[in-house]
Amino acid sequence: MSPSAVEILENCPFFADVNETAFRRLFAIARVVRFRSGQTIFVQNEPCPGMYVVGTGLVRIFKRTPQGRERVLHLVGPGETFAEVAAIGNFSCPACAEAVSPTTCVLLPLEPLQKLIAEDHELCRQLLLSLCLWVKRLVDLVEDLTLRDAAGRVARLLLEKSQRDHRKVRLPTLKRHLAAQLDLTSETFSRVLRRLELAGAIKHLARNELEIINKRKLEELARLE
Amino acid sequence: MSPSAVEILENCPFFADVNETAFRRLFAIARVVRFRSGQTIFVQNEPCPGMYVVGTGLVRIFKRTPQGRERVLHLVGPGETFAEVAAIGNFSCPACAEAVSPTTCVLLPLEPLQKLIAEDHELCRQLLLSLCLWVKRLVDLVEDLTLRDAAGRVARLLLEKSQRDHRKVRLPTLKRHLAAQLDLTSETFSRVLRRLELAGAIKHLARNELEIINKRKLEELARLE
DNA sequence: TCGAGATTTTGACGCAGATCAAGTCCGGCG
DNA sequence: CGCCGGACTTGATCTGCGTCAAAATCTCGA
Repeated sequence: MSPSAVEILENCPFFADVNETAFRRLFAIARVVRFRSGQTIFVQNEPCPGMYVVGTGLVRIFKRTPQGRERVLHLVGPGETFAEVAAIGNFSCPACAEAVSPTTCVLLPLEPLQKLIAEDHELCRQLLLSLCLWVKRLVDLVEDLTLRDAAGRVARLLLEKSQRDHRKVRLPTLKRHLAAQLDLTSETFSRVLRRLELAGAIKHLARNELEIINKRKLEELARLE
Repeated sequence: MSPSAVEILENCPFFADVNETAFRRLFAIARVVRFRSGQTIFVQNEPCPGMYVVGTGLVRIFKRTPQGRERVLHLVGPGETFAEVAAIGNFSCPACAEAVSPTTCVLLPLEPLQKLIAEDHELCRQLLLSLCLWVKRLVDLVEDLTLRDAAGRVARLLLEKSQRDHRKVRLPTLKRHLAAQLDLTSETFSRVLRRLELAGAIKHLARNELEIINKRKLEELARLE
């Protein structure tokens, strides 16, 4: 049973603080859209249909080269948003989006959304704040990609994914895609995990699940050399 | 003779569209600050003093590791801004800033700026739009760093810097810093330039000036492999 | 104009991680 | 239940770029 537009919007921290009126107006323009696992949501350079809010499932945002190499910029889960930048700035999709699992989103179409932003100061402020977070995240990504080595990047990923429950980590998607997010090949990703296991830092539990044995050691590796 | 606060703010495309009142209020909180060549403006992790608008000169925004490696995120010239993200999002400086040449800026201090944003819808929208550009630029940077090789990155830099006048390119700062921006060492940067020259794509004119002979070839190299 | 210090260039060499090539594991479907 | 195809692992080899070292060149102040 997939959630309604209201539920999705309410679950988005991003709109948590907008006032009643603004929320109703948002709701009025919202459309629920669904995607099968693996389905393409949009591809880079095509006009952006609007801003998406994820209700359930997982979406992968990535760049693709003519030759087929891919770089994952972001994995977007429930309560998070994507394509805000293109929607607000009114440029075409800078990247591709694809559902990693069966996914339900709210789509806030371009024109009415821009109109809303032009009219509602509160909404505008919210968006401004969350864009700041986006920028911060991207700066961290650049830092990660250029200042850390492979082991450091993997360690950082594991620590980030484990923040919820203490020790167990569920890898949310294919290792191949996680590797692409870290600018690694899946071979290297695999080898690094193996090394971490031999070093006693982690332990494989199941297919996409592992346990952090020695958090200290991971933090050491992630500590910018 | 360095420019006044009004001149600096007027020259910033970013505030070009804000209305008279908002502009006056901005001006009211603006402080002119000056930096010597090489002077540190702020360092990462310290509280952010506010948002800066460059009037004259050039500022280098970069991350530094404990071990002293540096990654240049951005070079900020006249009419451009920096630290907007930290100022608006109210977090500490995510990176270091340093004047590359003698520089005059306007500083819009944190609290009054935030107050202004909370009160002025138009200003808020402007900031939102320019943050979108920031995000776009960062996404391009990530793409550049991970999808292109050294020659491709250098080619892209040259093409970008040459957009004004057709063929001649002036390198705005030390090659060392440009190299750091591309995640290269200065040695590699130098070698790539040499190769491009041997291949007849460019020609050295003077210290920090070169000419693009074969634009086609550069575009080929930058064409994402 | 000269000279010290910084920047850049050039060369030799090493290594992290990519690429290529077999496997191995697993999940789904006939 | 057994087969098939995609995901993952593992090993061998290759290579782009970093590191170290030294020479060449520039800049700027005395």
